[in-house]
Amino acid sequence: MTTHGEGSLKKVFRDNQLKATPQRLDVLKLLMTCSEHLDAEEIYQRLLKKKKNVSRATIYRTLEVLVEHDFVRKLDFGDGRMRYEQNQSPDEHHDHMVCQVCGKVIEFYNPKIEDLQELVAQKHDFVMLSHTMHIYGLCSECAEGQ
Amino acid sequence: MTTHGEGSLKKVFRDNQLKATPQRLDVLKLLMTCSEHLDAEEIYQRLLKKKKNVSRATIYRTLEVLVEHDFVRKLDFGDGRMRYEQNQSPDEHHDHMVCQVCGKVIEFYNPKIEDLQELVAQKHDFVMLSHTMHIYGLCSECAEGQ
DNA sequence: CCTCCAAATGATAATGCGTCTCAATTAACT
DNA sequence: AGTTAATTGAGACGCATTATCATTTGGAGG
Repeated sequence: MTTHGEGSLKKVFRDNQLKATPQRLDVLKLLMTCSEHLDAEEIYQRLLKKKKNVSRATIYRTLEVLVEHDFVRKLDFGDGRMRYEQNQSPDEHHDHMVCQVCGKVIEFYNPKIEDLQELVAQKHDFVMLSHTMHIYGLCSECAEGQ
Repeated sequence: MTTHGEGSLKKVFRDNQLKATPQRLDVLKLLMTCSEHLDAEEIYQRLLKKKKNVSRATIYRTLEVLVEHDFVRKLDFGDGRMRYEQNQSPDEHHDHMVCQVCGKVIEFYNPKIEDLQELVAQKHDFVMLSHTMHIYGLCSECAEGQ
């Protein structure tokens, strides 16, 4: 998933019995070449700018499909809309720190926390399928301005 | 906050320059005597059963006020509506495990995770104001049935 | 107790994200 | 190329939450 032309993007869909439509390719390509955490509306707007007219309904449907097949991760930062990021492989799982002033998102990875989460789940006989950790507060810049 | 009659509940509001209305007292009392994670509609329905007619709008407004003043914690389990629980003191902070089959919520507390979160924040010069950790998966009962 | 008024309430309209519907289109297999 | 089930677009719809605004009320000051 590090380097892909048009061909390998199509493969993503075809390997999952999904038609490789131009709309789906547009959404996937955008997410694959973007490090931000976009919401559906932002995806719609960015595609519009590139003269790629994909309806909002199709964007939502495509995102659903990509999330189902683990190409994309759906994130909820508690501000009333979902955000999406490309999904790394499981061993690259990371969590998020969200600045409540400027909205900046910092990604971090802490193996010890990951291990502890697994341990806690086991202790309760809980089968962990996914987990999220969000730290809310002020980023260094916004804290300084204060 | 362990033992309170009508009087001390009123104090909660008055200490914060808020009128101690019967509607607010009804909502607060319900949350204080409930260990579940209720959403706004459930709060509305439970009060109705007790012949306490509080409008949905007032419930939302009261919850907002209680969250602002740290009497109540607002939780987002990703199912499209917010849930509310009484807020313990910070040293009793706990996290949640949510069963995606039956919806059961298991609370847990892990001091090591708490410490690591604080460390991670410091490493990024981030001022942590709050944090949430959710583990999603199957509870022991639902995993067994599968 | 009585008056007063900012604060709070209730009813309902409005918002906003996301999903559903359905007729028209199209990817991709034969 | 022909066929067909999958996909799309446009807009209606659903649902949780917020906003509006006329009416009511808590509680401070007399």
